[in-house]
This record gives sequence, structure tokens and C-alpha cells, in this order.
Amino acid sequence: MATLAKVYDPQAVEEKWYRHWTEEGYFRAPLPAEGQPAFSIVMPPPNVTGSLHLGHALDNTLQDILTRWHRMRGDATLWVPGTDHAGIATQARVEEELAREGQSKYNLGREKFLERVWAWKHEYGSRITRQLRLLGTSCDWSRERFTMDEGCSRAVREVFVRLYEKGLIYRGSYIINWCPRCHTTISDIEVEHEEEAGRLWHIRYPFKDGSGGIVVATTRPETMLGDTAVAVHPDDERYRGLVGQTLILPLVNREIPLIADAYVDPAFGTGAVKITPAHDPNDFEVASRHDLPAIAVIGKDAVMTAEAGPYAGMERYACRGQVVDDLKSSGFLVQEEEYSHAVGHCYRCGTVVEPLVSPQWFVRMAPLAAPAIRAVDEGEVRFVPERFTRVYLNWLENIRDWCISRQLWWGHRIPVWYCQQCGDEICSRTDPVECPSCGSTALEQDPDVLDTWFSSALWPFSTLGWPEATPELKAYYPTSVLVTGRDIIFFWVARMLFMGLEFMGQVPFREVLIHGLILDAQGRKMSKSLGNGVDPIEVIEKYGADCLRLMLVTGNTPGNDLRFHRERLEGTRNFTNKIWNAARFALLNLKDFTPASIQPGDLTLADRWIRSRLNNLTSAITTALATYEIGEAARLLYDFFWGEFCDWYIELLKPRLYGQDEQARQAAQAVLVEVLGQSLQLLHPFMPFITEEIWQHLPGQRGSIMVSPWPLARPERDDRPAEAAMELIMAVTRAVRNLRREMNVPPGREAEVILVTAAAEDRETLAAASGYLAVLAAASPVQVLPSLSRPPARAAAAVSGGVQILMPLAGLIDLEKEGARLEKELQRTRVELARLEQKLARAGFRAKAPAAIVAKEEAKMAELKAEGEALSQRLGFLKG
RNA sequence: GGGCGGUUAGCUCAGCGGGAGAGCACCUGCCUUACAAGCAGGGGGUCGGCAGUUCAAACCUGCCACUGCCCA
Repeated sequence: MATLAKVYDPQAVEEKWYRHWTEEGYFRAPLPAEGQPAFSIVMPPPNVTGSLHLGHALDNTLQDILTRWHRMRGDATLWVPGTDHAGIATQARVEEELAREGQSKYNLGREKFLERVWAWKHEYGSRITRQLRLLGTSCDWSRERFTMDEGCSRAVREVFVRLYEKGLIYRGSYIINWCPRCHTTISDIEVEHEEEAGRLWHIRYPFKDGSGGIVVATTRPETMLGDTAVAVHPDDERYRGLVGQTLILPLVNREIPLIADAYVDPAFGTGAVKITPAHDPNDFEVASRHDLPAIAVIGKDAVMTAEAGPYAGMERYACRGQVVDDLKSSGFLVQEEEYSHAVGHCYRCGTVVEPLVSPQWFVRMAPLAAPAIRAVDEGEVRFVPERFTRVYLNWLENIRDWCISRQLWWGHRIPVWYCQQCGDEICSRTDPVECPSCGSTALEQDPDVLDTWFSSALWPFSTLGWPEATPELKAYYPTSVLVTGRDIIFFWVARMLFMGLEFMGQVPFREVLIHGLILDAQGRKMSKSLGNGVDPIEVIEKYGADCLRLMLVTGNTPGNDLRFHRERLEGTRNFTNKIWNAARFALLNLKDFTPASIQPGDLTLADRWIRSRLNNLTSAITTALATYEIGEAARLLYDFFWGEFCDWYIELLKPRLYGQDEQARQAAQAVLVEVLGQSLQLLHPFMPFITEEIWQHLPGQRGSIMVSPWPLARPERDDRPAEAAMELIMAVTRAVRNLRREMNVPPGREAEVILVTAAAEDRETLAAASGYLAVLAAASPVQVLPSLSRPPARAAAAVSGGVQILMPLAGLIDLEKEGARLEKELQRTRVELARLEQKLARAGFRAKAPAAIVAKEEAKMAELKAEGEALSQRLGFLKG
């Protein structure tokens, strides 16, 4: 048995164990045996060419904790890893690279460009999965998937075709969000709205007959060039009788009608709004109701089109300035005011999105959303924390059709061909060679690709082999839990749900554990532009993966954001070191240990106590993990290991380990091995590396801790009497330590202690524990008495746990100071006593409070009374 | 405008009906043969405000304030 180094060095062990686990095949998921419970998770796939950030680290730590726990419990456990092709992001990076070479995707051509992206993917595609390994993730790498691999691509194709055949996918010209910089559509949820300071321009549109006119207000005057109507609310008295009249659009002199539509908010501005069907989603809908034409005046580069007449060729904002100037000079501008409004930006590049009408592919959402709503409503899927249920439902209840086509090259190409001969549209599982209608071979595939989230939505079943009916699919679908950030409930969670229900007939997961975002120390989101990101790999190199994992998980509650403070890493680093040193202590004292079963007769009070505490802990951790209270579980482990095992139990073990009594020594060793070993098992899901390293050094252990059976709480181990006795001993110990400190007794010097209590049982406990008090508080000799006929005058006194503690200190007592100190203590008990008396005297308390509570309060009061009496007695004695 | 969080010790956060907690920071004393990344002791809080429910409220309800996020 090797001696451990004084300070834990994660670098030295982490790689070794990860390799060992991999080589042994522990991560590999078996198919469940008959009657064996199955547990499965699919990893939210990170961007294949991205790198690990703290959000991934948190997400995967949580998944790993659950996975390792279930594996130890003996479940057939599958955690599927994988990556996402991340259409826009990846394509943009390759385009940037090309730009640096003075090239563009256009002069390369589609095929060559895709070769470049694949090359890029192969170069960077394994970086993030390497990084995940450094974190310790125990996923089944033999089943690693990629959203554009053969299987996933086949699933995408199958889903598209089936939805198409069902009429749930359609192509049509609708208003979509266009990013003029990325040159693609983006879906509604990919638009980020930001409140911005802008202006509101009030413009008068005169009636055709030259009389007066209607004043409309707009934040985008340049779009007026594409106006095809002005709308008012049908019930608006101000415009009664005017609806149906014709207006003249200033600057372009087009005749447009005044229409009535309930969409208009009569309270806003003048109650009249200009309608630009081609450049505003709401106007587009109004137009479709009223059969108005759409005139596109802004093009895909955000430059004015030929339809904009004299403004053609101007950039949209330049045009805005010109339009305003022209309106001003021609007298149509009525008013201009400062105005704050929400402006849509591309989630990826931040460019202001341009709503445009364009032919695109859509998924009809209503029929898909309904079952997804029902599944959650009926509890087939449970969100943790529960409040995210509403977020999910609200979104699906107001869902609009999903625009799935993207004007990109990197992604799953839309499996639709157009016959150049007869114009037929062919959607097919296999690439068609000729038109089924006219037989022509002049077929052209739709140039667009699918939204990346389309393939991600299939992830829970595409990764398990769908559309084949694989054994994996049968065994592991639905997955047990999905662990993800609250920022992608719409993007991903909801879409997996409706796709899972549509194609598998079952929800894709039973539970959804939502965690918050990792923020910087100031509470800001971490972002590239702010430069406030923290690289988890750097943290792992400096502190170790166990530290990072524990830090991310402690003091965090499901769904809440977490601020990243470097100092907190030091805290978990110190805990790691504490574990390490407790293990060192154990190993130094186990050199001659021969494993033997523990004989109940050899157990001391401390043994019974720590085993009882560990038993309680085991059940608490198991419950906490089952209810996803992972931060709470980590806290309990920390408190037990440091606050009970190290601070008290190990101290009490020392005399037995160092002593001459061989039998006592062997019993102590046996309990030490048992308690340390079981603690390590409970810690293992949280801190896999250090626990494995120590486990391997422990005597009598075989195999890896990660496949050791999860400890079970055993009712017969609960030992309330031992816990009560230890609580008394600890209270007295603390009181003695406090007296020593207050009296400036040097730490090394033994001090005589007299303990007085009328309770015979407590006297017995304390008398038997004199050895403990000597070890813990250098109290020696210790006398335990029922009462004191001749109290020593020169002594410091305290009362704790119903026990009066006297420490005779001949030369060290200043009677005056001691009197003042006791007076302060007495005052404290009086305040507390008064509070209790009031509570017990309160009308209804005895009648309505549970009996156990009443009894507890009464016991407390009795104890406080006794303490107060003892203190006043002591005070009286000092004075007298 | 609608919805959801947060507001607890100097800082970061747990707790969420019956004794206000942890880590860090701070003060004091200790290099006690597992650990100074440590040990022991200590100070510090009208649990955002107001009202209500209850025998009992940091915890439940309502309103308000500040703050963050999501949706429109």
C-alpha cells in the first residue's frame, strides 16, 4: 500500500482513471437483463466545432452524477453522447476562414464548400468531446452520434417525408425573418428582441380628393414605400364613415384604401396604422385578411429594391433618412418624437432582422403541438422545477408554424425535387432519378437545408437507431430524464416532445431537469463579446475536474442561475484536499489491517454514532438524488465528511489506533475502512476521480468504485441513543473549549473539569466519555457529579445541554470578569426563556399545535430554566 | 403590456410553516505526528416593505418597491 502525497494532485490521477474506465468498458451500456430497470439520458449535443464552456460543464456534470448514480444502483444505464452540426454557426466560421484566404463559398461552389466544412468538422470535431472526457463524463462513447451522420440523416429524411405526406410540411410564400448578414431565414425564436431608443414619425396620408387625410405613426418610415393600405379599428368613432375611402401614399403617389381591422389598437397614436404587408408580420396577416397586395421594397441585402422607385439601391437606413427629409420638405411629416421600441436582432450575429416575404418550408404546428401540450398537461412529462411547465405550455399554446428552411449549404438538404419539365414537386426517401408524373430526368433539388433544430428534435430516437426498430430503442426509449438549460426549452425540449410523440407515439423523456445559466461574478451572461467567459479546461488543469464539478453543483438549486466566483473553487479544492488527507490518515493507520467483520461488542459509542450518521446520510443522499436536489446532496456530503467524520470521528479514533489494545485497534480500523469506503461511494457520482484513486488504495476493495453497488440505508443502523449521547458529549466539549479559550488556557495544557447534572443517564454517558473529553478538549481529570456541595470558588463556569461545567483555574480567574461573563450568559438564557414562555402561554398553542411540538418546547423550557438556575446559583456563589 | 424568478450575515448563496444556516471575508489563539488548502474559539442578520391567513410566518396569500430573465 503506497503512502499518499501530502497534497492531492488531480493531474496525476484523472487521466489514468478515465483511461482505465474506458478500457474496462464501464461506460458501455448493456441491454437490460430481464427485470432490470433501465436508465437512459441523451446528451444535449454541443456544437461539433465548438469548445466546452461552463454551461456545458454544468449540464454534463449533472448528467454524469445521475448516470453514475444509476449505474451504481445496478440499473442498465445508457448515456448517449454526441454533437450537433450547428448549421449557421459552423458555416459562418468556415466562411470567415475562406474570407481570410480571399475566397468565398460562391467561387468555391456548393460541393467544394461542403468538403471544406467537413474538413473543418474533422479537424475540430473531436475537441469538445475530448474536453468532455476531461470532465469525467461517463457516457457511452461507443454510441457517439453526430446530427449529420448516416443514421441521423436517415431519420431526418424519414421524418421529413412522413410529415410531408401527412400534409404537415408545406411550402409557401409567407413573411419570415431574414438576416441580411447571414443571408438566411431564421425562425421566430431565433430573433432576439431588444428595447432600443428610436423615433416615432407621424405622417399624414391625404385623401384622394385632396381633403385632410389620416395621420399614421411609424418607427420605420422607409417601409411606407411598400404600404398598400391604412387600417383603423372597426369600432373607432373617429374614423366612422371614412373606412373605404382612398388615400394617396405620399412620395410615391400610390392610391391605397383605408380599411378596418380589429388588429389595430385604437389607443396607440392616432389609432391609424400604415400597412406594409411585405415588411411586417402583423401587416402581412392583415393584408391576407383583406386581400391586399404585398410590395417588397427592401431586398435581401437590406437595400431598397426597384419597387422603391427613386430610392432604389439605397441602404435601408440611408433610405429612412432620405424618406424623412422628403416627407419634411413636402409637408407630410406631422411630428417626430423620441420613442423606445423593441427591435429584432439575429441571435447569431446581432444584425437587425428584416421581415421579408419569401417562399419557404414550414411545419404545420397546430396538429403537432396539441399532443405535446396534452402530454405535459397530463403529467406524462414532468418539469423540474415545476414552474417551467407554464413556460413550455404558454409557448406551445401560442405556437406559429415553424419555418424550417435555411438558405445555407451546411445541413440536411431538403429532400424535395422540382421537375424542370412539368413543374412537379417530388418529396422522396431516396433521391429520385426521374419525374413520376412526366418521366423527365430534369430534376432539381431544393437548394435549401433544414433548420439545425429539426435534426436535434429527433435526437432521443434517431440516436437509438430509429427508424429501425432496434433493441436499444425498445430498451431505452423513452429516456429517463433530459437535463438542459432553461434557455432552450423552446428550441429543443418542446420540439423533441412533439416529434417524439408523432413518430414514437411516446414522450421522449419522462422528466426534464432544467438548470440555470452560469453568469460571471457580476451576474452578467458570459459572452465572447464581453470577454468574460471562463474556460473550464483551464479550471480543470488548475484545480481538477472534481473541484469544478463540485463547485458547479453546490449551492445551486434547479432552474436558478449561478454566478461564477473563483474563490468558490478554492473552497471545493480545500474539500478535495480534506478528503485526500482523511484518506492519508486512514491509510497510515491501516498498514497492518486485515479485513474482518465488525463485532457489535467491539463498537464504541463513537462507532455507533458515525455509523448511524452515515446511515442517515445514505438515505438522505439517495432521496435527494431521486428528487434532483443535487446541490442539497452535495451539501450534505460536505457537511458529513468534514463536519462529522473528520472533525469528530477521526479525532476520537486516534487513541484507539495509536493505543496498545489490539482488539480495539482492529475494530477501529474496520469501522474506519467501512465509513470511509461508504463515504467515497456516496461521493463518487460527484467527484469520480479522487474517490476512485482513494478507493483503489483501500484494503479489501476489489474493482472500480464506479461499478461498486450503491450503499443502501439500513434501518437497524439507526442508533438514536448513540446520536443523543454524542450530541451531549459534543455540546459539553464545545462548552469546555469555549471556557478554555475565554480563560486563555494554553491549548496544550490539560484542565480539570467538573460536570454536574441531575440526570443519571447523562452522568453515565459523560462518565463513560471522559476519554473523549480528554482527546477533544484536553479535559483531565473529569469528574461527573449529581450535585456539588462545595463548589470551587476559583473556577470558570458554563452550562450546556443541561450540564453545568466547572473548570477550576486557581490562578487564572478574575472574579469580576467571570461574574460579568456569567451575567451575560444568564441574560441570554433569560431572553430565550421569555420567548418560550410567551409561546407556551399563547392562547391556542397547547390546544392546536401538534403534541410533539408542545412537548419539545416544554423540554426546551425546562432545560433553559435549569441552565438559568445553575447560572444564577453560580453567580450568587461568586458574589457571596 | 403579459409571464416567471430574485431580494436572508460585508460577499456568494442554501433553507421555504414550529430553535436564523453554510462557504468566503473578518477578529483571537494554535505549525496538536491526516490536512496551515489546516485546527479551535468568536463577532456579525427588524430573512426588501406593508397588510392578511395561522396557536405559530424568512417560509403560505395579497399589494408595493427594487432587480433580473422570458414572451409580445
